[in-house]
Amino acid sequence: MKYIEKLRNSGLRPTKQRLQICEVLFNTDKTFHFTINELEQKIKKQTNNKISLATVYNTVHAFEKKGYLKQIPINSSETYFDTNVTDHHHFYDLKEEKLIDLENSDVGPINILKKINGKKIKSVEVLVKLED
Amino acid sequence: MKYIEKLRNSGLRPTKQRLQICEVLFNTDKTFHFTINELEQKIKKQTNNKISLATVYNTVHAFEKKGYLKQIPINSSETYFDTNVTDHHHFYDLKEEKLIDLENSDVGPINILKKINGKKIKSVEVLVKLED
DNA sequence: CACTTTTTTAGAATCATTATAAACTACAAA
DNA sequence: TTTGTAGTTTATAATGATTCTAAAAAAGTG
Repeated sequence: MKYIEKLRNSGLRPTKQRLQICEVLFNTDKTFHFTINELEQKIKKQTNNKISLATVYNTVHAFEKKGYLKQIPINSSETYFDTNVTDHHHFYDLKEEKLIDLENSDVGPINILKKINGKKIKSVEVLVKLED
Repeated sequence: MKYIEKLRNSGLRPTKQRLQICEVLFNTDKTFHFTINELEQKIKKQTNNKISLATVYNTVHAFEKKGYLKQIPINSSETYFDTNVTDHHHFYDLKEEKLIDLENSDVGPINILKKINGKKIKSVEVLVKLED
C-alpha cells in the first residue's frame, strides 16, 4: 500500500480506517472539496464499509495538521476541506453554494503592503463570491 | 433619532431594540468586528438593557441583508461580522485569534483572470493568515 | 506472547444557530 | 382615538455540526 509510508512518516499509525480514507481522498488525479458528511458518504459508497463519524473527524483533523488537507475559509454551516493543498484560491457560487478552484495563475500577483509587527504572513487566500 | 430614517428607508420598523443596536454598532467613528455573543455583551454594558439573544440574531441578519453589516469569511466556531462594509480585507492572527482590517489600498489591485459562465463577481475578499 | 500506547467507536455532551408560537408593538385606516 | 393587522420580540425548544468520553480493539515493541 502506497499510503503506509506516508502515514508512518507523519507519525500516524497506518490503520485500516486511515488507509481507506487515504484512498478516498488521495487516490485520484483530481483534487476536490468536501464536508465531513460528504466524506462519510463517499467512504461508505467507495469502500462498502462504515467508518465511525468520530474517526472521520479525527482523521481529517490529523491530516490537516500534517498538511495533507486544508480548511477553506468560508461562512457555511459545515466546514469545507480541500485535498488541493497547493497555494490557490476559490470562487464561491452563492446560489449553488458550490466552491470552484481558482488557481494562483488566474489571479494577478497579490502584494500585501501593510506589515504587522512581529508577525509573518502564513497564507494569502482569496474568496471570490459569484452571483447570477 | 438619526437611525429612525435609516431603518424606515430599509423597510425595517424602528423599534426600541433595533435603535439600541444601531447605537452600539454605528454610533462610533471606528468600525469593528464582533461575534453575536460579543455584541450581546456590548449591548448589555452600553444600554443597561438586555435584548433577547434571538432578537440580536434577527437584527444582525436583517442588517446584513440590508448591507449595513458584512460577514467575514473565516473558519471559526462563531461567525464574525464587520461594521466596515466598504471593500476591504483582513489579517487573521492565528495565535491571538484576532482579526485586523487590511484596507484595499494596502493590497495591490487584484485581477481575477478566470471567468465563470453566466456568473458575475459579487465580491473579492482576501484573508491573510499571520503567524509569529 | 505480554505489555504499552494509540486508535476506533457509539453514544453523550456541547454550543452556535434557527425555529416556534405566544405576547407585544408600530402603524395605517376608519 | 380606536381598531385591525402585519411585523417584532421573546423565552424556550429544536437542530445540527462538532467535540468529548471511556471502553474495546488494534498496532507496535521487546
